[in-house]
Amino acid sequence: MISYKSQRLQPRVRFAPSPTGPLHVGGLRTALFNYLFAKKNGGDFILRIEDTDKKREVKGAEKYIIDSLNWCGISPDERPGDKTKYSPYKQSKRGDVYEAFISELLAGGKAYYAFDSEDELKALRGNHEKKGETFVYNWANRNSLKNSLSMSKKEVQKKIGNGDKYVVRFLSPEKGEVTTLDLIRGKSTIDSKILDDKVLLKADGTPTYHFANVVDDHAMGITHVIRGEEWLPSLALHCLLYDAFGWDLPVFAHLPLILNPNGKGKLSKRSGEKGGFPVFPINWNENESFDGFREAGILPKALVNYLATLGWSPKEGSEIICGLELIEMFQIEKVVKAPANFDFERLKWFNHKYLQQTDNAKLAKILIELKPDSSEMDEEKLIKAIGLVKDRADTINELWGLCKYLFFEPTNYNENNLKKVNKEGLNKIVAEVLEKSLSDDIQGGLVSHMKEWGGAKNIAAGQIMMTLRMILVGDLSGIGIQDIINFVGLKSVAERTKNFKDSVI
RNA sequence: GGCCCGUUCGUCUAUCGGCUAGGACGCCAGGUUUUCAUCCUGGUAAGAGGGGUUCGAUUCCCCUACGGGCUACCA
Repeated sequence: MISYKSQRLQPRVRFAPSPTGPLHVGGLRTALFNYLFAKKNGGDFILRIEDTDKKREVKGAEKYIIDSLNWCGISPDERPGDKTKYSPYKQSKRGDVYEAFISELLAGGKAYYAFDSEDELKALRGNHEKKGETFVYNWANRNSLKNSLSMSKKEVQKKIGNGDKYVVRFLSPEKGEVTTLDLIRGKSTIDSKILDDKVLLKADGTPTYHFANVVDDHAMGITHVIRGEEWLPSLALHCLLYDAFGWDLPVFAHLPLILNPNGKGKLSKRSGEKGGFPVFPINWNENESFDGFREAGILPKALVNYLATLGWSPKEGSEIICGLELIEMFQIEKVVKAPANFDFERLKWFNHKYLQQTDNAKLAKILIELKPDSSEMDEEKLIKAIGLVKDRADTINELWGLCKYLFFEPTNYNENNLKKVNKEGLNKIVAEVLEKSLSDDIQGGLVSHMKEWGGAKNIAAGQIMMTLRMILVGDLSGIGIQDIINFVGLKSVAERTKNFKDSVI
């Protein structure tokens, strides 16, 4: 096990997404773990946009990434737009950097030109597949393909001079072992003969991920590469690239993936739709529209807490941790190797806990954003209502449904419960007694008054309360009856009683 | 197909050779709440299978199975 602490450096880590669509929870967690690691060790968290493939770029995706990170409170220390000795932070603006380094590799014989067309390679792959083999462009066949290793110098120069399209490929060694180190997974050794001569520079002159990523990580002084497990198969290539340049390797850590709730496949938008939960942090409105966790009424702290404990766990006994405490406790070596299934129920439990410790005024503000209906209420009253019902809610959205009856008199009544409550025509009697009692100024003592009346008539208090509840709420649920009466006032109680009599009795 | 990674309750996880396998979510039951929910208490439930190594394996090694990832001039 390598000790990053022994290096005694302030780490520089990066989150390097491609702007190919909205950032999903997997990416968000990668960003989070990078952030936590950086802050824990007094380092910097950098956002770099890997937009080398312009065909796949989606409008609005970059902004979405930044907005999402901001919403979660994991803001980068350096980001696109910043001017530092490492900028620019967008790969599409770093063309000259790649050009210089590709020349270096070419000059050193660590890379070569290849002129094979995409169609030719496609055909080769097809043929091999038919024979049940896999085509790999490497030492086994590179000499029989169209490249600067198989052709004379003159030919190559002529082709380039003619403006023939070419790519630059990495010359991966035939023999030798590549030993890689990972903070989470430890040591592993790969036989380099299975590696292929990966394209470093595409025919359009832009770098591929592998090349740009390694060059930038080095150029930006990245000390720790913390990324998703899907990059594990390329790790050997990346190590070889560092080696070809004679650069020191960063420390690697490959995070496990987040899977669907049933464990089948990577978590996707589809699985969220099927299960009725979001998989994106905030809403997306570009080529299509959908809501995120924010719109589902999830607090960013709850999401962060949940995501942090997906694949990592703090010391036993602590479940709810956020902010500085989370940073303090985080240990990248303790990240588990196995992928984790996404569980919205558990997220909701975290959210419930965070809801309880969030200021009611703040909740009201978020609620008004989420449920425009609620903005028509008196804000002071809304805040008070939220305080009364919030221990029953898992999400902010639920808050509104839970306190609606405090603002609107019920217009319909749960039929089944209505019958249940109406023993020997009790509904009518209770409504009438209640109406009469309202003339006195007994708001604060109304419930005990009704109880006393019931006692005298030999009617169980519970029976009366249930009818009362039907009158006030329209159903057999909700906060304490006296609390409702105090909140809505005697006038509204009278109104509710009248409605009840008119529509039910 | 090839290569790589992984496998502890339904789910998230603890355990760094001594385990009556611990916690949390969910679920179930009881209590509190004259309702429902919250809350509290209790319960349910796990080491994929087979070989080694060892006095002893969930823990170390191998094989199989299963799951996942990668296999592009995508990232």
